[in-house]
Amino acid sequence: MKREPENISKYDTILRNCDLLNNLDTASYKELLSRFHEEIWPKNTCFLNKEKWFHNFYIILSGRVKMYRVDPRGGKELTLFLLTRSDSFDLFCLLDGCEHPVFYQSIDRVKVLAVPMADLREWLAKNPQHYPNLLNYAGKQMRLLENFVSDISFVDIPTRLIKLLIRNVKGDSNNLELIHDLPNKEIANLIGSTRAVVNRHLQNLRKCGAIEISRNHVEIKNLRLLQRLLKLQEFRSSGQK
Amino acid sequence: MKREPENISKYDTILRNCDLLNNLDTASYKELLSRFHEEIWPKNTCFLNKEKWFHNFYIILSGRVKMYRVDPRGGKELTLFLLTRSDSFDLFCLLDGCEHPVFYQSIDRVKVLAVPMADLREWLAKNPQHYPNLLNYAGKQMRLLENFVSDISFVDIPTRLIKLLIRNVKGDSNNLELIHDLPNKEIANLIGSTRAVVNRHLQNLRKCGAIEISRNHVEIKNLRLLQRLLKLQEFRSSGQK
DNA sequence: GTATTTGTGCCACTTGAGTAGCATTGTTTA
DNA sequence: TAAACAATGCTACTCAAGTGGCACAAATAC
Repeated sequence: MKREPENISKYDTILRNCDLLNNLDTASYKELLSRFHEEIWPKNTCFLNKEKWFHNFYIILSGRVKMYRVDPRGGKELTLFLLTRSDSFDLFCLLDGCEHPVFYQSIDRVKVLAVPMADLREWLAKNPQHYPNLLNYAGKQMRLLENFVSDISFVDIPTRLIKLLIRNVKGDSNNLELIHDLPNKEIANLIGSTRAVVNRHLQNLRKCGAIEISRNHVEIKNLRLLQRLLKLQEFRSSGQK
Repeated sequence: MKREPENISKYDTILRNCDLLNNLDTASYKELLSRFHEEIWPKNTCFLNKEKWFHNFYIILSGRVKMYRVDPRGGKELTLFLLTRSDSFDLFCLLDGCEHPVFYQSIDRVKVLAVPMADLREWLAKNPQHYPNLLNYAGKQMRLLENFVSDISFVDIPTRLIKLLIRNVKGDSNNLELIHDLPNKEIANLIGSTRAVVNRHLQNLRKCGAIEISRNHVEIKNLRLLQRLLKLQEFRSSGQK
C-alpha cells in the first residue's frame, strides 16, 4: 500500500488545509511527506486505540472517522470527535506519548496518510520552527473539549441537538454536512444522549417544519427557524431562573 | 511587587515540580525565571480571562485558583480545573494565542509567578528543545478534559462525588487534600451538579460512616468503604443493563 | 424472492436530578 | 452583643431524560 511522495502531492489542497501542515516551507513539507504512506480502511472498521494508533499518526484524506469512548458499564457510547478530511489523529499520543483509552471507527471507506509516530517526532525535533503549528492545533482541540464539557453540563438535549444541526450546515446554505446521513443512534452519541430521546426531539423539529427526516437522513428545511428556536431555548432557560 | 531571580530561587522545589519547567538545564531555567515577577492576590479575587490573563502567564506558588465557566443563562457554575501549587495558566492562550472565555478566581490568598506571555513565547522559540515539555503538559490537560466529558456523560452524581473524594486523598492516608475545606456549592461545581443534590449524597455517605461533615469541612472516615461503594455503583449500573 | 438486519416512530413508564423553600446553625462584621 | 451573612440539613415537588417494548419500513444478505 506504500506510495511515493509524487503521488501524495495530488492531495496538496487537503494537506495544506491540515492544521499541522499549513504554512510549511516547501522543503520541510516535502521532507515530511516523504515519510508518509497511504492506507485505505473499509467502512466500519473499528480499532482500540492502543493496539495500533500508538505507533502511527494519521491524516485523513477522505471519509469520516469517529473517535469515541464506551461506558465500561452500560456500553453507552460517546463520540468525542467526528474526524474528516484534513483532520489528524491521535493527537493525544503525539503530545505525550502515552496510551489513549479511546476507540476509532471508520464511518465510510477511509483513505489516510500514515506516518510512524517516531518519524513525526524526529521531524519536529529537527524542524522545531513547526512546533507552534502543533501547539495551535492542540489548543483548538482543547477548546472543543472544553465547550463539550460545558454544553453537556449546562445545556439540555433539545438545545444541544439544535446546536449540532446548526454547527454542521455548510456556509449559508441549508446543506447539512458530515452528519446528514447518520442514524439517530449516532446523532445521540454526538450529543451524549440516547436514540429514543434524540428521535423524540427530531420529531418535534420535523413537526414544526425545521427539518425533514428519512432513514439515515436529516435535512434542514428552515435554518432561520432553527436559529430562532435556539435563541428561544436560551431565553426560556434564563427566564425560569 | 517585582523581585529578583535570587529570591525566586527559594521556590525551586515548587518550580521544578511544574510540568513546564522540569528537566530544564540550569542555564535555560535561570534565563526563563529572570523574566518572572511575583504577585500576590487576596482571597476570592475574580477575573475574567480575557482582560488580564491574555497577556500574562502564571505559575502558582501557593494557594488555590479555580478556572470555571458560568452558564450564560442560569448563572450555574462549572469548575473545569482546580489549580494549586506548581500548576500554571492560562495554557489555552499560550497554545494558540486566542482569548479564552473562562473565569479565574482565587480560593485562598494566592502567590504566583507571572511572566508576559510574549516573553515566554520568545523564550520557547529561542530554546525549542523545551517544546516537548509543553506538549506533554497540554496532553495531560486534554486527557483530564476528556475524562471529565465522559464522566459527566456516563456516570451519575453519587458516583462522581465518590470519585472526586477518592481522587483527592493524599497517598494512602485518609487525608482529603485540596477540597477538604470547600462548601457544598463548590463541591457541586466540581462535578457539575448543585448544592442541594451534593448535600443529599454527602449525607448518605455520612450516614453509612464513610465520611464526616461539618461547616466547610469534609473528612474521610473510611476510605475502603468509599472504594467498595465505587465498585458497587459500577456493578449496579452494569447489572441493570 | 425471502429472510434477516437495521433503523424509525411512538407508546407508557420509571427515576434521578434539579428546584423551591425554610428552619437551623455557625461565622463574620458593625 | 446584635445583626447580617453564609452554609447546612431536610422536605415536598417537578420534570426531562432515560428505559423497555413493539409495530412497521427500508435495506441488505442469502
